[in-house]
Amino acid sequence: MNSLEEVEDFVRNGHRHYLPHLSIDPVIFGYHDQQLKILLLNWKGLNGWGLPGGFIQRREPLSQAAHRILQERTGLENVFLQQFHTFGDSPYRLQERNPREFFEKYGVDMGEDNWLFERTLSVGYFALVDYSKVNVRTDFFTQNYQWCDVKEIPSLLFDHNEAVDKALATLRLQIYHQPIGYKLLPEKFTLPEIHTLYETILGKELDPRNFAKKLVALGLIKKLAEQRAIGPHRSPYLYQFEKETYEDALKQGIVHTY
Amino acid sequence: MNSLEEVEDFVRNGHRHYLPHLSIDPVIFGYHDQQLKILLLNWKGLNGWGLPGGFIQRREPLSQAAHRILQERTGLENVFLQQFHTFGDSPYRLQERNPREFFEKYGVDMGEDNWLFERTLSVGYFALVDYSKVNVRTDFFTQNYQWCDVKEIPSLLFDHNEAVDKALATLRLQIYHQPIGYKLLPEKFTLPEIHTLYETILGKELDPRNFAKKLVALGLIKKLAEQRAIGPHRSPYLYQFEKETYEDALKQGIVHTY
DNA sequence: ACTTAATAGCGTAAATTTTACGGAATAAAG
DNA sequence: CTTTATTCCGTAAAATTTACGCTATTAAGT
Repeated sequence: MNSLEEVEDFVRNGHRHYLPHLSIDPVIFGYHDQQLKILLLNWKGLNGWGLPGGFIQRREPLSQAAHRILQERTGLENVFLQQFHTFGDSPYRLQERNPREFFEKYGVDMGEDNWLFERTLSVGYFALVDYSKVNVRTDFFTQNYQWCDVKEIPSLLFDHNEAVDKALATLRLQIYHQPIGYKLLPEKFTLPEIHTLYETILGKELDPRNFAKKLVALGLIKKLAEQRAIGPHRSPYLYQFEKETYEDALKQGIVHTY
Repeated sequence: MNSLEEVEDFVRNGHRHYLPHLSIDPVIFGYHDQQLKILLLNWKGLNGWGLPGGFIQRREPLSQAAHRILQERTGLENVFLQQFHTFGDSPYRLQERNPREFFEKYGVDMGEDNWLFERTLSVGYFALVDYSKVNVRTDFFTQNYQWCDVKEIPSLLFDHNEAVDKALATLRLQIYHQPIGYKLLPEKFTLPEIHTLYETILGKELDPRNFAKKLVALGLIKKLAEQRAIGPHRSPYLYQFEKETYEDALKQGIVHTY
């Protein structure tokens, strides 16, 4: 949504194309520089940082809407995306932050009972993406973005902080049941990388020796011949997931501690 | 909703009181006779078995709506209720089963574009209740009910079978993180009772000796002096949850196998 | 009153997993 | 060629899980 015509049509007629009272605001996780990060957008009209988001078309299946929104924002297709909670306990989400002034500045009149003022529940999805493949696309409403370390999330719009917290908690709970490492890491990665990732998600230290030993013993990852040269010390070997063993293991749930 | 006036008002004006396109259909679990059961209602107008359900009032927080609906259907308050998924991938839920005939029989005209025909997403909650305390309340739309063993669920309305399956899967995943036994069992219970409950939920056999040993060793349950006389054999002792230890353990997640 | 059938539930030991760390190997900077 | 930083192999003790033998208790049947 970039031209003023599109925006005006969205404000005036959006309620005919989209389901009212509902939005999808995905928490997009990426991993870079040994940090777990989420994608935040700066919403101009609302004047603050928040999750990327979008509405559900009237005849569009819910999960398809989530994929479309993600595609529109990041260019990614076939992404791992999982619904984790529907937020509807803060009943008056948009009324707190009246964007009327913003639209008027551009000559768009919202009218009295514009659909964008109504109560909105948000279906929360989280996405696990390969950080290096994301191409954030901004639009009329969102001209800045940042990848923000989950340890330093600022105060966000609406109930988005609650959504981020819940997404993280879900990630933690499902770490042994979903392909979390597989989706967040690039194809080839080092032991320290996967080790730090799991420590970050679980929020606790894991003995690096035992951690690596377990992953290899279970046949979840395999060592490659290549090494990666980084820094003034021994070069780490590269590893790769054993896709089949890994997926089988997740079905059972990896009960062990890694 | 029992009188014809109420029903007529609901059909005609419900869209003013409730959020359109959304419903809540709780999966209510109870445990009786060594069987895990869910509550099903026979929906007259739709002519089939389905979950109890209801709509969200326009200014009502989502979780409060879930509790209200549960209260209206079963008389229970302060019930353990957990959201587990929002269903919106079958876009045309009600259009498959047109209840127009049913209402016309009672002289209620639905009109052409009645709100009840529109696409409806369903926010799925599951409840864990003490079977013995439930008082099912039927109404104009629902005159029969049954507690149905989860192993024998018939074909249900809309996507309710999917909802039941997903609720069960969630129960299984969360068995070591939520007070599942605590909420489903009566205050005092026997070892065989809790043992069968866990076997049913997990869908696999657990060695009864090790199972009991573990629960007692972790301090989750304690043996009472009383026994219960049942059947032509040794009477089992009664046990009770150690509420505090139990809740602490759940926060960590009981990693062990029981 | 004694036998039998049907469960309840204690106890022990072997197998497996987890935890804790010592220390060698490697790479680049000075 | 020494120092510093980091990778990651290996071993052993501790803890947990698994497997299963065996006794205890109750009521029904004879």
